[in-house]
Formats: sequence, structure tokens, C-alpha cells
Amino acid sequence: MLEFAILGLLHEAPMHGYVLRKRLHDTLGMFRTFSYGSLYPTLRRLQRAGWIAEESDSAADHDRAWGRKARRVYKLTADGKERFAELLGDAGPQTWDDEGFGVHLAFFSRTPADVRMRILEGRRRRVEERREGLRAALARAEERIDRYTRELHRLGLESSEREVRWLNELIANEQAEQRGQHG
Amino acid sequence: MLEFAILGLLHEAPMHGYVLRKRLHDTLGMFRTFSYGSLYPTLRRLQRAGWIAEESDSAADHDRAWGRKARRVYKLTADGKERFAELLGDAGPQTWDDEGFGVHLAFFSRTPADVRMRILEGRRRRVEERREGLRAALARAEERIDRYTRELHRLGLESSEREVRWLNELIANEQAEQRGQHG
DNA sequence: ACCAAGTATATCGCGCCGATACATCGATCC
DNA sequence: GGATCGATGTATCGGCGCGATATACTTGGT
Repeated sequence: MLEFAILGLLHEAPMHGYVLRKRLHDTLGMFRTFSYGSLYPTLRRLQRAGWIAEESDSAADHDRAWGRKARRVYKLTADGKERFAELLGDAGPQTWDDEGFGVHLAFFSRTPADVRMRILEGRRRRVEERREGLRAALARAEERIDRYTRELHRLGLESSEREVRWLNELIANEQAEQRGQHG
Repeated sequence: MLEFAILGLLHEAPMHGYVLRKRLHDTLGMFRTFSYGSLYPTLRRLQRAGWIAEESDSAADHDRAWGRKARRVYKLTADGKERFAELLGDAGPQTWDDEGFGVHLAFFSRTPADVRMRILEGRRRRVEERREGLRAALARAEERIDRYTRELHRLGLESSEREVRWLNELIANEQAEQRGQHG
């Protein structure tokens, strides 16, 4: 997930860790935050994999020559662009999980239309399952279940219902758009 | 989190991993699911720590004598009960985080009233921050931001608003109850 | 001149996940 | 009678991401 987000952001412009994290924080809008404890190791990993490379920077070189920590500005490599395209194209379960869905949505305008559709529908199925599970739990137990648990279930049910409606709108929009392009 | 949940469930009755996971799955009601990949190692950890112990079971003993995997039924030890009480009593940030809040709520009837209050208020503060962040993001960008991102922000804003209302109700209930006990 | 807050990188231990493997048991189907 | 499938049941492995923590420079306010 973090790999995908980093690649996506570096696709726009080279950046160093600190600003990457800021951009992450507000484009993902609190759906998902990543800590430095994941960010820096992941940058290393991506660099080792050859997806990203460090831009040389005279000020940074000077700092490092003096043994000081300096900003490491990363840019996407050609392989990294390929990798990002690959990730944009897949529509597996992680793309509609709670953790992954928000991240993928943030790069939806660059995602192929058919993949967008599959992700949206996968997410809908997932949320519907959750909704049905909660409905069943609430019906099953109406009386003997713990009061707080029931409240939790109620909130979850409402929010699943709302998300399904929200997804339906998005899906309808996608379909309208596709019809528009054909006609 | 898983530690807390396991201790809480074993407090009711001894259980083995498989049913523990089921109970986890439906009392937590899809807010949080735990995989076997976390469950079994955690059971080991709790056993090593002395919070839980394996109940001897003649059928299981027989199976193991023949080198077969058998059900391991765990029960809470005295130390485990103490540990659970300790966890019930603390109201740190993890108790109002997305991951932790649902789990704690599931054991709220056994949580001291003042701790309940602090958790509820901590959660409210947290969700309000999220709500304000999303409001700001939506206001800031109205036009130039990516369409899908805006949709995501909208959904997040609505759901934060709703959760705050839900929390306000719970908090009001708690206060009413406390007044009731004093009067 | 001093101090707080923001900018910036990095590591460590560990909780949890997904994939995978292995084994038993009852029900259903042919 | 035999096959097969889904549920029951335990377990490990690699790897992602988190929170805590350390370190150090810069900017702005007083």
C-alpha cells in the first residue's frame, strides 16, 4: 500500500521523505496515515528494488561529505513507472479492503476505467457483506446482547449502508461516463 | 489489542483457538477481524507470559501421544485476570484509535465508569479532529482537487459527523446514568 | 540571546496479516 | 461403498507498518 502511494506521488514530482509524508497525509485525508517508521524503510526498499532513485543534490552531497544527515530527494525510475502502471492495473482484494481502498481511490483518475469498475464493485460487495453480517447480528440478539456492542453494531450498520449508497452513486457515474464515451 | 480481546473472551469461559476466533469475529462485528496468523502466536505469547494456561483434556492428550495436532483449550490464570483488569483500567490513545476503540467497546460493561468516560471523550476528540481536517481539505481545494479524492473526503466527513453524534448520545447516556446513581 | 516549533532522517522491536501446509470429520452425492 | 467438499482445527513464515526514540539543523518570536 505504502509502496503504491509513494510511487504514485513521485510520479507527479521528485520529493524527499518529509514532504512525501505530508502529501500522503492530506491527499489520503485521514483514511490512512503512514508513519516515518514505515516510510523511510520503504523508501530504502524501493530504492534497492530500483523503482526509485536518489537525485544528486550539491547541498546534500556537501552535507554528507561532512557526515551530516541531508535531504534525500527521490525520483521515479523508468522501472518505477512500469511498476506503478502494473499496480494501477490490478484489482485484487487488497484494493477493496479498508486499508487499501482509500489509497487506490486517491489514484483513481490514473486508473483504467475497467479496473476502476472492478474495484468499486469489489468494495461494494465487501461492504454489503459487512452490512448483512451486522444486520444478522442485530436481529439475532436483539435482547440478550451487551448494550455497548449493540450500539457499535448499529453504528457499523448505518455506516455500511451509507457507504453502499455512496458506492452506488460512484458506480452509476462511471457507467454514465462510459455510455457517454460510446455514444 | 488481540491480547486484550483474548483475555476478555477467556474471562467468560475457557476456549480453544478456533472458537475464540469465531467469537472474536462476531462480537467485534466486523470492526476488527484477527487472522490465525496472529491468533496462534499470540496465544503462545500469552501462555509464556503466564496470563493463560492450557487445560488438560484426555482426548487431546491421547491425540498428542500419537503425535497428532489436538485442540488446545485455554483458560485464564489468576495473573491473567489481573492483567485484564489492568488493561480494562487504562485509557490511552490506543483505546480511542480506530483499531482499538471497537475492541474496548466490546468490553465496556466491565470497564469502570470513569474510564469509559475518558475513552469516549478521547474518541470524540479524535473523530472531531478528523472531521475538521476533512472540512478544511474540502474547503481549501473545492475546485482543483481530484474528483475521486473529493468524494472520499465527502464520505469521510459525513461518517465523522455521524460518529460524533453517536458518541454524543453515548456520552449523554453515561452522564444520565451517573446522575441517576448519585440521586 | 534564547527557546519553541517545524523540518528532516533513521533505527528497533513487535503486533498483525496473508499465504500456506497439514489433518480430521460429517454430510451429500453417485 | 467410495468420492468429495466444506467445516473444524493448529501451526509457521516472510514481510508490512507502527510507536517510541534518537539526532540535528533552521526559523521566528520575544
